[in-house]
Amino acid sequence: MLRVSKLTDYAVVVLVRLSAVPACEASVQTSPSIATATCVPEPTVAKVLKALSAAGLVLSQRGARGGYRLIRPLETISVADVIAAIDGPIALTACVDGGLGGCDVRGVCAVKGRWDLVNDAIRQSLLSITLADMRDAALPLSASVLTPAE
Amino acid sequence: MLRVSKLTDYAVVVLVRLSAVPACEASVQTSPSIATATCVPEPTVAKVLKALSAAGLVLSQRGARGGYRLIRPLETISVADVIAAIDGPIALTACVDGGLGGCDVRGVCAVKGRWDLVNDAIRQSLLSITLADMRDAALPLSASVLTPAE
DNA sequence: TCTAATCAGGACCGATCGGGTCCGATTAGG
DNA sequence: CCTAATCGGACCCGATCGGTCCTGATTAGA
Repeated sequence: MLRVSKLTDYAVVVLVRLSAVPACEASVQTSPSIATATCVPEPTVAKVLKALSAAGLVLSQRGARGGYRLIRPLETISVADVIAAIDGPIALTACVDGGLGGCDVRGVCAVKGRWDLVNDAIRQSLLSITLADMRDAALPLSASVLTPAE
Repeated sequence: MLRVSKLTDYAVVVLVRLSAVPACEASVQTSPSIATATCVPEPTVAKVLKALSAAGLVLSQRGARGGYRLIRPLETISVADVIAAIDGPIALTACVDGGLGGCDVRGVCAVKGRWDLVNDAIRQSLLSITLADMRDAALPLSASVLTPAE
């Protein structure tokens, strides 16, 4: 189904949320606060933030009064960055890059490594879309659902 | 990891193989013959061909002396077609299309449905690449690996 | 008519992964 | 110095998926 993990979806939500602080409150937020703000389960938020921190997309401050802080503005974070941070390098099949395990049927694999064509195309697509794009595209929609009739 | 299933990979190999018959022998091939030609396990080949047949990419002939036959030329089969045939509709997240299950946090999901942006971009990429492209790109490589030094 | 070969569909197991929980390490404040 | 709050890493369980096998339906040839 060519799907990204739900974690990646959450990561986008979390990052957008991180960028949406009033900017007065030090732009540092804890996992629980983000969880309550996004309605994403707290452990999941923690896991996502951990990965994002490891990938260098957010800064973490340990200890009491610690939390997470966004490093780069949303405009400079591509979807590819988020996917790479959560799901690892973007590779459609196990046949690419170093993952040569089991692909020892070299002569017969007629399309050996030629998923690269597809990989590159998709990579380009993902690089060209930033989180700011996703946020802006979602804004009119969220505005409509934030003030529902019910 | 944004990956397509291995079955899809096999499907590409199988389809390329189906198109690579000498054209004299009726272009109909059985599952076992394709399996031996591609070194893909026979049951897996059968499964792939079944799915491709259901998707209308190949024609099946039942009974003795039956087999599979390619309908359209490789040039008219996009990677998106194959992925859709094996893995189902192309949708990066469960949040798109009808899959609204569990996504009832409407107001908070700041990027609700905005993966569509990414989905469309990737769909376009996949539609623009045909199996012929993948075959042609693989040819020089397979030529080099078919005559290895070892 | 009968047999053999082949496709179609479903059932079944093992592996991998998404998702969640727990405990230890670290640090600001009293 | 001690406590509390928070991040970091390890562990676990359920679900999904890749891969295999088996049985029944269909058809060409003897």
